[in-house]
Amino acid sequence: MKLTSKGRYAVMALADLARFDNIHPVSLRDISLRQGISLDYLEQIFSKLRKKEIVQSVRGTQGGYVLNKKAKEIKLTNIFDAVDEKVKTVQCKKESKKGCNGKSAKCLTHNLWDELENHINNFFEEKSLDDLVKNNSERRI
Amino acid sequence: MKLTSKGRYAVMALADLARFDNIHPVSLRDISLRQGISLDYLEQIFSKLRKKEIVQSVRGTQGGYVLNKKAKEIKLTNIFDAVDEKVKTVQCKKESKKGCNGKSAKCLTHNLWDELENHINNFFEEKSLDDLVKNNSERRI
DNA sequence: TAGATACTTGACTATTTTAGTCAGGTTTAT
DNA sequence: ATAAACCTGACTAAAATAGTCAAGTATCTA
Ligand code: FES
Ligand code: FES
Repeated sequence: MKLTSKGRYAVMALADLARFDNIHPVSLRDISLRQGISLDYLEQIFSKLRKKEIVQSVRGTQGGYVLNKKAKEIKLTNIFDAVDEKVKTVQCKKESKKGCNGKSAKCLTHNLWDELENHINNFFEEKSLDDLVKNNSERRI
Repeated sequence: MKLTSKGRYAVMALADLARFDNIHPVSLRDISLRQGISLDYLEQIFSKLRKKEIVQSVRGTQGGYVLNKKAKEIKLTNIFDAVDEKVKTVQCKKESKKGCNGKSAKCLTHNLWDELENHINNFFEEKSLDDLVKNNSERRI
């Protein structure tokens, strides 16, 4: 089980952006250079973040993106949700009564995976962008 | 981030097997039929489980596999380790001093992903095959 | 108002990973 | 002898990921 680059990049980029919050908009070009992430890929990611109102865009020269909420209010859950990075531990459709591989009942391990999914999601619920910025306040990268 | 079928199947299959522990060896064919998992795929998986001494094989007619340890002593960690299902949240090499994308230092989010990885692995450390069997003791599938 | 910067959008593609399949074995109970 | 079941390695189709590419539009500054 691994975290995808899309999810990782979204959080990395927002952590970078958050450091300039209330100072000036941050261009994707700068994030791209500082974090070593493809500009085109960042554009895809920020398009989604904007649609979910996590960031706001400022067009034109000296433009860029700014946070649309306080860093404290942006949880990892919100970020992952925006970029469609979801935690998926089960094979079956959750709503359906059917189990893995079309079996008529949920499999022996279904509850376990449900627990796992909750366990992971709890982590994402607890962490905010603010935690990340604070945790790195001494750094300059 | 999602759990792969290989990891899910390994645990499903062992949960199935564990229910007959100390009664008789369980053939992969039976597991295949009961759990709806490809026989050939199960063979790959059990080959790894055997190499890591989680199961023992009994060849010939009426053969199959039996647990090589007590169900209580088989943690999810051991199972996942055996089938190479690893939790990977970072992009960088862990040992290296370098960060994501070849940057010279660890990125802003590196610590976060490390925490996440530990958080998930803790879950796997805590759960044993025995927990799973008990949790389903009333079922007959 | 020309030019540069930077956001916007949608389609396309290469690479990697996953989830198997397939074709041959070998061992052992009956 | 035969059938059940393990054993092994190579191969492959499909899906997901991680991008690239092309053609815009908006806004600031000189
Ligand atoms: S994971 Fe839901 S039935 Fe197997
Ligand atoms: S994840 Fe380790 S440096 Fe970015």
